[in-house]
Amino acid sequence: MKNKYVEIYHKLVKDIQKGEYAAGGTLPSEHDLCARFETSRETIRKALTLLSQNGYIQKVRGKGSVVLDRDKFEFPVSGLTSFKELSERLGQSFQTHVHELTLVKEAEVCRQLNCQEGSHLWKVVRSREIGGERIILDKDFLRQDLVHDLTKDIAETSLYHYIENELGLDISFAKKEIVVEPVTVEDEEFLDLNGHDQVVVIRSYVYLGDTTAFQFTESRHRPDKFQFVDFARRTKV
Amino acid sequence: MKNKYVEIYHKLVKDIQKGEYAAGGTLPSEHDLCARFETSRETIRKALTLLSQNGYIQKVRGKGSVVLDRDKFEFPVSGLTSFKELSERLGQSFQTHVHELTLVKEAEVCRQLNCQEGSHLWKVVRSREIGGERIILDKDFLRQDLVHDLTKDIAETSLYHYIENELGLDISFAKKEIVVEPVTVEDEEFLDLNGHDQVVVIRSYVYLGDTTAFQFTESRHRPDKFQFVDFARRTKV
DNA sequence: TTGCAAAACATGTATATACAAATTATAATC
DNA sequence: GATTATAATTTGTATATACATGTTTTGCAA
Repeated sequence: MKNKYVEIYHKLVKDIQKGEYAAGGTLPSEHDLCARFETSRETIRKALTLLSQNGYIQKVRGKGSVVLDRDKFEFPVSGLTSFKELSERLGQSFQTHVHELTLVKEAEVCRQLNCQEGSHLWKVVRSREIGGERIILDKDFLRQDLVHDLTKDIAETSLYHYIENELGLDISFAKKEIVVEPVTVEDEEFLDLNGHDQVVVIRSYVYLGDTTAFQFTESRHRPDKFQFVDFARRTKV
Repeated sequence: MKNKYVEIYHKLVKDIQKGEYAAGGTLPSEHDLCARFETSRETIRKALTLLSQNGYIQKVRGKGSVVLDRDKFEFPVSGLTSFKELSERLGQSFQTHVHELTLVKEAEVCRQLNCQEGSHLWKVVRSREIGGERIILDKDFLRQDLVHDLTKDIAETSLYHYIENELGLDISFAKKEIVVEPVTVEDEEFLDLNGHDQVVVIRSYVYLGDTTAFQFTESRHRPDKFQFVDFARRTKV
């Protein structure tokens, strides 16, 4: 919260969520916002661009910044939201079981993360219990040269919080793949499959701000409890 | 192709795809690009912002614009790409079967699209055949007041091309949901399910640039042929 | 040669101006 | 009153400048 335009963005997000600006209506004009926040138009425009990218508004030339109806959007799994953030937003009771927390040498994963073939990786296997059912199985591989120490306690609470806030690593972007695959013996052991013979698999390669790949995650979901919601802008060809 | 920064963006995308700039290396500095394209730094920065948003580069302060490795990204289903664009990019033989093309009045869909309760909607049901197998079932609802005429020929080739290029409608953004559901009798009729009893369902609400909702699409995929690839930047909270 | 400080370089933020283009409000005319 | 022309409003693009902040290179000194 130090950049002016990010601050303005957050303030406007809060106002929209409070219902200060009704969906379908418009925000104050850029000129008005300049006066209100005592700043230049370009700074306001940067804040509005952020709002637009995250699906809060649609800018219409000559009219203004139309507020979009985010109610139907439900929760966005998109954008690298962690399990903890997610379940907190859903307001459901949740629990994490740590099944494995070891240092391994997996050549294939190393190759994918562009790190030394023989270097150590943290392997973390966790199941996620929501409403009394274990419905998500997370397998994480993290570069040990970047995350030196890892405890069961950290794995149980929030890995992302530890990495970002304690270690100060700058998680920046990820490429993500969603497919459906048959269940494995591991799925059967750690999940309450409830008769399902397939799971939704989300594989993510997570990168830091300096473009070093540092984490590979495989998140396996029971199909009936899986939902992915996305807001996408069409990039003109 | 009229805006300077969009033109520069496309030129740089082409150069990256040609391998002009190797993954892991950097683009020329903003200062250099200014000279090269004979423009101001802000204009260059707008082009670079587009590259960053679409996963081509990562800007690192003090270093430069690092080119990302998009090879592993495979095809992005994200960002509202149509079936035709998709299969063309995959280079596979494909075929579209039109099963229904009618004008209907569906109150529920009307409500979702914020249009008059009794207004007419185009209902289009199509199956998609790739490599000899019918693996996708698309059900589209379009507002007839915006898309007056629709023919079987258009539905067979490309709806998006017709809407954008022929009608000149400005498709701007969509909210999209991915879930897994049991197969319906319709799925069994129009798809080669190959024993599968569940399908991946993508529901999309598509909006125009002036924020009018005009299309609802339900795309039902056979699980083993489904893949969703995404590039996501972490929005700092 | 090594180590450190300074300079040069690269991107990030904030501000200002000018004009273009689309929409809306106003005024004038029939 | 309805239509049309004009003006005001609002967002989009392009350019320019100043300074901040992080990285790399250079050069001086021990």
